[in-house]
Amino acid sequence: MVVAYVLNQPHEFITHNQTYPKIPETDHHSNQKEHECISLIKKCKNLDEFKQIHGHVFKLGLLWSSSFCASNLISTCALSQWGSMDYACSIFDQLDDPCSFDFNTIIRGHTMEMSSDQALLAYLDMLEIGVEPDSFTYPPLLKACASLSAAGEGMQIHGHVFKHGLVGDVFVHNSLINMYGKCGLLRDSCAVFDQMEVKTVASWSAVIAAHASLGMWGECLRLFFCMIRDGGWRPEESVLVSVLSACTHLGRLDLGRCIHGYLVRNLSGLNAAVETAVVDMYIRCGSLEKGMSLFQEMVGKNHKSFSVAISGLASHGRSVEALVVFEEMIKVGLRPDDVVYVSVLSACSHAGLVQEGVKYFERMRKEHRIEPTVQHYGCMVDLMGRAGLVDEAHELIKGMPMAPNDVVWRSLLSACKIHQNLELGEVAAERLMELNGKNAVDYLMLCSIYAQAGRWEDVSLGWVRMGRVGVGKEAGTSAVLVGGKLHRFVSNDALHHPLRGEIREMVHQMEWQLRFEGYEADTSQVVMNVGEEEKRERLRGHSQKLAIAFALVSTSKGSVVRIVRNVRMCSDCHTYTKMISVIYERHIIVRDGNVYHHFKHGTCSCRDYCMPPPRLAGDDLKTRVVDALRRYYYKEKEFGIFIGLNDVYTV
DNA sequence: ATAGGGTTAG
Repeated sequence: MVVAYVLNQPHEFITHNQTYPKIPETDHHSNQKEHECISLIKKCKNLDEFKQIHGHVFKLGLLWSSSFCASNLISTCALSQWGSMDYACSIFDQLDDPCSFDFNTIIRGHTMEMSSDQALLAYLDMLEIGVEPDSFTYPPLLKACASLSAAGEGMQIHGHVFKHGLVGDVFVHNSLINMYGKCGLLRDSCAVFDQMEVKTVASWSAVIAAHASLGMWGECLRLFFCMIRDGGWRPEESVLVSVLSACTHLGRLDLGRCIHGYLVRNLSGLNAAVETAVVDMYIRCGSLEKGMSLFQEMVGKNHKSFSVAISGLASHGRSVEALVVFEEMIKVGLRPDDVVYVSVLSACSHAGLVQEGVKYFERMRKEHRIEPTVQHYGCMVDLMGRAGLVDEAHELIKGMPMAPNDVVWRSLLSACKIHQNLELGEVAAERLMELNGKNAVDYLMLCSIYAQAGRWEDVSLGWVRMGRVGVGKEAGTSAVLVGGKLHRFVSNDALHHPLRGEIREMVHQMEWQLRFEGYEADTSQVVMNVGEEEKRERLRGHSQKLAIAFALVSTSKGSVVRIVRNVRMCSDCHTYTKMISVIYERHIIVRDGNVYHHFKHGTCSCRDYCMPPPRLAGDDLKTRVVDALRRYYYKEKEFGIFIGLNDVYTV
């Protein structure tokens, strides 16, 4: 903010042509030496060599007489791989009359080192001394603003761009698009883009990336199509990374496949970033096998590639494999970071591997020196809560070194819903309300607990409360990809689909078949105080059933059905889909928030773990886990250190 | 005379 204030002050620029003395044209001897020095500077391969050349230049007196020599020293030192920003600054500070090139170098160097505030301060110095910024000053400076999310400073600098007459520069404008996007000011970002008379691929990349980073996936794809259709641009790697990310989030496996094909056909080799984006796209669009086989073939796997694979396997219910890949990651010498551990803990959680989860939680701190964040605690609460250890999960929350956030309390509430713990569920819900929660799911989970306990007054009170706070239940939707088009169905809504007749007929036929196999609607999750028949009617209208019916009438026998949901499915849809998978012999993959259910031969890959009624958590397991945790707490409290489960998970 | 913009997860 101080920077914004200073930037806002009026200032005058000295507009002389050169701020340094010119070398006399006649001095051929000195000119030749200068050329020699510059070529030596550019040949440097490490800092030691560079320091020697620096001394040489100093001895020849060129540091003072040739500003061009000094500029080259600074830029080489600041921008090379082996360079040192500190050393470059020390040379810079000795200059009597630094020119705009020198300032540009320093600003760029700081930006590349992620010292964004230093870059801004260097710019202020530049203004103060009266050196005129040019079109090379702004791209790195705007990048610094972008990484600081400094919208105020960014806007001031945008003003300076006008003032210095740089409105025609494509590079500066592309940086502005990016800066506004990173600051979350999408309208300004688009405004700069729209006003540009001459655009380049990078302009499109920047505006598409801006939409992608703010989660506007549909708009991201629309812009991409504009770019290649109307603009006639050939897409290149960087923009395709944003588009792949949009496909990933929208579940557009069809488009993602096209892009993968395009990349393979048009590029000789993919870099790790792009390849990881492709792997992530396949996995999160439901095609785990394809994603994993590409991952296995990858040569330059980095820790992000591993992270994608581990969380992918975990979300598809393949927890043990996720842990195997984690061990493999360590074996090849990559150090796991906090994000990878979130995936590892969630893998344990999905599979009910409580003890392993506790072990990994410890190993993270002891072996890899990563302090658990609120996210890791969230995973642990989920891990214990799902396994039925709700009181223990509550204890863990109480002992957290930081304030629990909504995710933590929501995990507990969800566990209370699964395991019918009304008392603790109320506590968790209360905390969520205190955190100013406007999440309809929280209210609905509490209502569901009340409904299962038959406390209908409390259920209706919950609905009243929702109305008062102004949150509405989001209608459940299921989208299914058929014939290159996404068909979206809404729960208990008027069916507008062109095939509505066939779909209704199919829904009827499916239920008839299911009943024949012993299916009975599970009305326990319907949070409405209405008669049984009406509850069954509500369940019949759930979007997932409509989507499956549509998929069955419009796709060939045996093909995989892929569904993307917006809210978590109910237990009735879960049971229903399992039975459909066996009766109609279909592999049905449902993306349910961040997890995937593979329904096949009458079973689900989640092993029903997120669905009531409570399972596992036999007394034996429960006692062992409680013991482990107790050791954890008391030893740490008494001795200030933790002595616990040291043995490493092996597979 | 020296140089520059857009790049994946949770």
